[in-house]
Amino acid sequence: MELKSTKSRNEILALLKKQKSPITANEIFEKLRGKNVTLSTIYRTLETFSKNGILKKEIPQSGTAIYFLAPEEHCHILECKNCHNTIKLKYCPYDKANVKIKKETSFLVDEENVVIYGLCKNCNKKSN
Amino acid sequence: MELKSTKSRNEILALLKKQKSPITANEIFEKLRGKNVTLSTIYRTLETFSKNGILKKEIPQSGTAIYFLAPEEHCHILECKNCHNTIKLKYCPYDKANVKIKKETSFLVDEENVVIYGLCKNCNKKSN
DNA sequence: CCCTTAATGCGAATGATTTGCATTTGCATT
DNA sequence: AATGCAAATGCAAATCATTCGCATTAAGGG
Repeated sequence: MELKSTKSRNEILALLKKQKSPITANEIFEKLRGKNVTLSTIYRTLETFSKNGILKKEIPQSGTAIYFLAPEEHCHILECKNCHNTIKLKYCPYDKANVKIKKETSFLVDEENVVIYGLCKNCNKKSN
Repeated sequence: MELKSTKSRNEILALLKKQKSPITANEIFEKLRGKNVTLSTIYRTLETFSKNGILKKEIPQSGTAIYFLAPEEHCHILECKNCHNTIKLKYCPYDKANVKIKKETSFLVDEENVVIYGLCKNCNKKSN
C-alpha cells in the first residue's frame, strides 16, 4: 500500500500527461501556481514516480533535470534544442550499433537517454 | 595574447593528460591538494580550456560535470558505470543511424555526448 | 624593468535539489 | 463515522555544484 492518491500527485501527473515535451521541476512549479503545490513536494513526487516507472528523469547538458511520462516501450524522443518541439521515434535507432559495439568490445551499452537533442527541420533551416 | 601559462593551468592540464577516464572539478581539486589550486580557479580553467577546444565538458546522469581532453577528431569513449574503465572507439558508432534519422525526419542529431555509459566485459559478468 | 591585462584567491551568492521535522491526510480497519 | 498509522506535505534550513565580485598577484610583451 504505497503510492497514495493525493491532490498534488494528481495535479502533477495530469500536467505531465498533457505535456508534449520534457519539463523541469521548476517549470512544473510555475505551471501549478495557485494550485498550492510546494517545490519539495514536486521533487519528492517526481522522484517517487520515477522510481515506480511512471516517469523518466534525465539530466541534459544544461544540468537541470527534466521529466516526462515513461514511454511504454524502449523508444526515443528527438527534441529540438531551439524550439523544443519533439518527434517520437517508434524504434531505437542505435540498437544495431550497440550490438556491434558489444560484439567488438564486449561492452554493454546502457541505453539510458531517451531524449536525443538536435535541430528540427525548421530550426535547422533558420540556423543556416 | 590570451591563455597565459600559469602554474595552476599546467597542473590541471598535466593531470588531465595522465587521466584515463573523465573527471569532475572536485576530483581534480582533491588530486591537486597541496598544490595550492583553488576550486574556483579549477572551474575557471576548465571553462577556459573547454572554450578553447582543449577539453570537453559533459554532464552525465549524475548531474555533476565531467571533463576530459578533447579527442582530436569525433570519436566516442565507452565508460563502464561500475569500474570506470574506458575504451576509446576510433569511429562513431551512431553516424549511420543519425543519417537515417535525418532522411526520415529531417531532424539533425547533435552528436554532443562523447561518453557512452554501460558495463564493460568484466563488470557485466559480475552483475549477472 | 614596467605596464596592462589576464589569472588567482577568497568568500559570498546562486540555483537546483534534498532533508529534518512537525503537521496533515489517505485509507484500511474498527 | 471514529480511530490509527504510515505516507504525504509544507516550510525552512541544509547541501552540492557552480558562479561571481573584488581586491591582489603574476604573465609576458614592449
